[in-house]
Amino acid sequence: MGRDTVDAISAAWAHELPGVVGAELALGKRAARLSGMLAARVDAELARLGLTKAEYEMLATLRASGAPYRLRPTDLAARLLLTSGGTSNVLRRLTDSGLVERDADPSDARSSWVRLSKRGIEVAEDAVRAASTAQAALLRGVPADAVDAAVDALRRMLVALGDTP
Amino acid sequence: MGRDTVDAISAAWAHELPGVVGAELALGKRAARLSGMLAARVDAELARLGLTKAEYEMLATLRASGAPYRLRPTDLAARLLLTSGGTSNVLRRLTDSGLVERDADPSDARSSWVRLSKRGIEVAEDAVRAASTAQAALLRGVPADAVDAAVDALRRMLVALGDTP
DNA sequence: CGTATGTCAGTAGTACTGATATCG
DNA sequence: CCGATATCAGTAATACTGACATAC
Repeated sequence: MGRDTVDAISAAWAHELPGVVGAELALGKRAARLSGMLAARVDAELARLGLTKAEYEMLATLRASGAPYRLRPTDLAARLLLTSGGTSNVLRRLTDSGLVERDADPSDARSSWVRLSKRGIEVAEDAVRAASTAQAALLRGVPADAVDAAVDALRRMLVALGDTP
Repeated sequence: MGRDTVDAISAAWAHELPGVVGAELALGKRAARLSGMLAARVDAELARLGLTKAEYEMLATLRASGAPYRLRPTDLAARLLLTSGGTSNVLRRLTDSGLVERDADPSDARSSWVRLSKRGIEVAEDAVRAASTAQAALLRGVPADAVDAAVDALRRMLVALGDTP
């Protein structure tokens, strides 16, 4: 069985503080490393497209919501796990750059709809395609059954942790 | 059968842009969510101990290196995947707060040893114990074989991606 | 002289809290 | 009046780049 960087870290802790560090460290560190590797590929594409990560996540969420590609700030905050303040910040940047537009909500004057502009739809789709392609390229050398096993094992973990829609 | 949040997101993309988004999204998002959940537990403990995440990682790396708990800034940068500039920033804070001390390196006057102070050792151990306990508590409701499956599947992924010590 | 090591200043992006205004 | 919605200002932490000093 092959060893990875986390095995070396775990072994060091087992020697230094026996019994203190267990599977939770291996799980957290491996998840973070894998997530980091995939995110790095995405970041490189986003830099090329002139988008930040937070802007990309918001554009992708709007695009994935389906036509007419609009949600309220509250919905976006809930899906992206952001505070209302953080959501406002990102939306201001996206509005300034013309990728989203704001429509008044006749039924609730406190709120407003955030909608992808025509260019926003194009940019969102370009970015999602580029991000998926870049991530898939990283996984090209990994056996398909290894990817499937990881996808399934992680789903089982998350369901057990209560991460349900 | 959309079982976790990521299944719902994947299903939305399969409907909106069929064929574009595949396993790489599920893998990246699940890894990020799991990592985020575990990191949130750690962050709560670190706030209690007055440490930032970056400070914690540096203290833990020094403690895991074994007695006499000292490394050079270059070593720390390599293990923590930081630039030399970022490493300097964190080390300045830790030096100011008395958790690490600097010793001249007689064999190379450009460099210096970064060493845990007596209190640094105590704080590092307290933090590692608290972090492990908090993460283990999160996993208490997850069947042990599910954790093992995730740990092993992630190791296999990372080895295939070249993450070897 | 060229490379390696490290620090420092400046910057960008992330994302928070708290104050505020408004509306249901 | 209370709670929900959202914006804005201010703040903290992360972590980069580039300029610089020094030493091998």
